[in-house]
Amino acid sequence: MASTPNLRERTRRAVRSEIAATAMRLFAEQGFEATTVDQIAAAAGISRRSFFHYFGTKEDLVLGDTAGLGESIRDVLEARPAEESAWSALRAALMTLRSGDDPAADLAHARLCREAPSLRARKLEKYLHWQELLAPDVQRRLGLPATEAPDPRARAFVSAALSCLDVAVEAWCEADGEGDPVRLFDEAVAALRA
Amino acid sequence: MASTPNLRERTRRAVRSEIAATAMRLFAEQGFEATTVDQIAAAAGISRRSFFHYFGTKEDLVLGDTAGLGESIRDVLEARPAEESAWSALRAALMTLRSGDDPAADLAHARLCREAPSLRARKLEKYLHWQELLAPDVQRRLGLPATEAPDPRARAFVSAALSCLDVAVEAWCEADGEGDPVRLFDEAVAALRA
DNA sequence: GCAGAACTATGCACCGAGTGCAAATATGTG
DNA sequence: CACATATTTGCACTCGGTGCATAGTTCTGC
Repeated sequence: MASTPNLRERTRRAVRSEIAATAMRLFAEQGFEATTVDQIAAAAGISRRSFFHYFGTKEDLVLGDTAGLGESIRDVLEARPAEESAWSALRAALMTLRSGDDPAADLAHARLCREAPSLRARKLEKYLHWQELLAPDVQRRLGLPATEAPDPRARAFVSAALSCLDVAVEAWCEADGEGDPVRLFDEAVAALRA
Repeated sequence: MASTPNLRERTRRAVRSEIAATAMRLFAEQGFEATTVDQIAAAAGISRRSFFHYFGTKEDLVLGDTAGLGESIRDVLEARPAEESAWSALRAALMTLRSGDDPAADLAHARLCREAPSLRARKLEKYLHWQELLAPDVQRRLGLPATEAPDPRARAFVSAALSCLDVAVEAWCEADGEGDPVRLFDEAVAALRA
């Protein structure tokens, strides 16, 4: 009668997302740093130890599945037409990130990353990981020969694009969600290339 | 007989740099993460508590006076001719960072930042701080009107330049100090603007 | 030189994040 | 039902970092 192969996996995901929701509520109330893991665990009705079975770190509550997201961006990037320019293809791939379905949540998210240094740091590390994932395809599009380790120029290219993304999100966040983040991104890119 | 006004300050600086030297030795032997603050304090002949009077965090041992360095870069940037382009002026300002007097130490430094995630994170946060410091002048050079908070485009510009710097240093580090980091930086910038 | 202010060193107790281990419990499969 | 496999939980521990109080040292004005 198992509608999906894994019931275990389903409940696990459900619990995981409920913990995250509880945590986001607490973060909104008291801030990220002022909220302890013990509080979150208590509020979610699990033990402190179990919490760490669901999330490796407190930051993971906010920056969920970064690796998976990075890979899906990479997949979109690699699916773009081979002759498309690096900027254009990368721009299209990064649009994957626009969840769109809940801008209020996105804003809360961005605000958290701004206020808590440890979150900012983790986010930047996440970008670093994406950089490694996306660099090979960009390297090809830049007309650079394929190499074992990504060419520094490709890495710089991706890193700069992620900088533009980050700056756009931050400006959008400072403006309380007013304005178009995509336009901000494009303006930032244009400023670099002028 | 006080050759300089502050004997206190002098000894303080001496102790501070000796702690840092001791720590760098331990880091080289066992790695950053495997070395505890207690070990460093013991090796430096001070108490654990005193250590934290000299360095706020373990990472500060490696990433010394980031704020001061950022301000000196900003000063150089602002001293560049007003009509110089943003890229050129920023490039010149970032050359401040070439300590040059001890490339081996620089390499050890860069290696540490590569291996220890917490150090990488801190370094990126340092860049974030520099971004805020350098953005206003860049904003002017880009022909953008002055604003209260830095324009996102100026921030993206600085952030991209720092990305290039970082990528260049990393490539230089991966090549064991062979090659010219300045050339790598210029190539990275060229790749963005092509 | 001396008295008091200001700084420094240290110990101690504490917090919060994160981990390893082992026992108990729940859940899936034959 | 019985067995294997996850999951939950508690416990003890490490490590980075902070607040506080106390003892000692240096600097300053007289």
